[in-house]
Amino acid sequence: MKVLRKKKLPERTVERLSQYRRSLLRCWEGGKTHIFSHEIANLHHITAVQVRRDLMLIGYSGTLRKGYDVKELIELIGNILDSPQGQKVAIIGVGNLGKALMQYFSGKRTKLSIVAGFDIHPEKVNSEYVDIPCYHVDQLQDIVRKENIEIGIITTPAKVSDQIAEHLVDAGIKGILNYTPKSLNVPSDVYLEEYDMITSLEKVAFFVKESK
Amino acid sequence: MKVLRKKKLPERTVERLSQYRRSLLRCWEGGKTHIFSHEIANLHHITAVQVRRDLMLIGYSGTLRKGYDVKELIELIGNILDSPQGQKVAIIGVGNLGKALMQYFSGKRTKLSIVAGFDIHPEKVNSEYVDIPCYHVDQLQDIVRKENIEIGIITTPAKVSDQIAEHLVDAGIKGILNYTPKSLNVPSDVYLEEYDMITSLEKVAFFVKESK
DNA sequence: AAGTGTGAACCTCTTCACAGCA
DNA sequence: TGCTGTGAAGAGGTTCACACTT
Repeated sequence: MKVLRKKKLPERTVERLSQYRRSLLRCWEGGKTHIFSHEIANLHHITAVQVRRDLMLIGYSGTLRKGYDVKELIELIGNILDSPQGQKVAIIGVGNLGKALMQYFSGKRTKLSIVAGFDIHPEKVNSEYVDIPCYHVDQLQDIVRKENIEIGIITTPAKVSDQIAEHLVDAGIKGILNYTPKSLNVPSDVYLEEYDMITSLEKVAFFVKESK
Repeated sequence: MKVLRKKKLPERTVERLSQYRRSLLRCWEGGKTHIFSHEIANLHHITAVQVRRDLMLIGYSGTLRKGYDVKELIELIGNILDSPQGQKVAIIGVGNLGKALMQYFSGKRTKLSIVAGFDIHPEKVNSEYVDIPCYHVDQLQDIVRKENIEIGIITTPAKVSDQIAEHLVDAGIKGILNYTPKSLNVPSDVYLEEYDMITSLEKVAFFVKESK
């Protein structure tokens, strides 16, 4: 059970590890100590080979008899995904989507914590939501720098996303998760992940239409 | 400018077409009538080749001199993505995330309309949000059938997502967009798209950590 | 018999390289 | 010259097929 990070992990494997961990935690809480690759596969509707391949990439071996040790695996995935000293996250835009994210996260991970929200609406500024303080966007750079926030989630209206991203980058942000439908332009040393809900829905609609 | 659908479009191309359309609409509103592949590319931070490849797949040709005709292209993408008679969508779970989706969509597409929300909380049932009525989940199957709703978006807590999906499938839903972190099991004739916000954030965190 | 681990084939998507055109 | 259209190569990710273990 060593972490042998010779080569960087495929993006997809990282995504699945995050998901494996959560279902493994549920299993562990349910009293399960060992699990087979096909059981993990069933929980995620993928193939057992895929699971084994992912575990191979992180250098974990199961026992033939009982499969994989749930606890060990949870810990190993933690060693890989988590930053030991923790990482701080800010959400810019405390509307419905921003709140949804705050809620999903409240009290979950310890290594990854949402420490601040930012908005411009007076009734939100200086309030709290699920114990996360909300500041005015004017304070964005200050607080990102002071608190050493590494990751910014943008859930503002699209019009201002460019501006926000610029401020984040200037303040030294390391990664951005953009939920705005407008694609952002950031320096290549800032990791950027974008997701567009409208596109997802249009995609489902298209394939539904096609299958008829 | 014919739609020659000989082979099915790649998933990624469909996603990008949805995005191209929206930026093209913005261009059109800004008075732009023609556009080059590299201009579209810049708007989405992809390569011009990628754009041309996508347009090639939908059988659209630009003119050498002026590039692509914005209006024609918007219409062609509409012919491909939209169902002429429209498609109805329901959102199950009118919490923060459900509301965010309702808001994003309100008054946008005409061919794709969110016609109902469902929840169990008494204060939400029989209310409205951005003009979309909210019903009790007990009425889910009835309304999906009566209104001929094709697509369901699940934004409930994970515990009940399986149950909801089952109801949707029984009521004849054609596509599901699942925002619950737990992967769903649906018959293969129901198109399923899943997105997990926590995974996205953990992925950003991982690659931020790795890049250090 | 029923698991794991993995080379090789395969599939999907992106990029290269270049021909062709105004 | 600066664009479009596209065959071919490349990169990334998944699945097949099978050797190995208990």
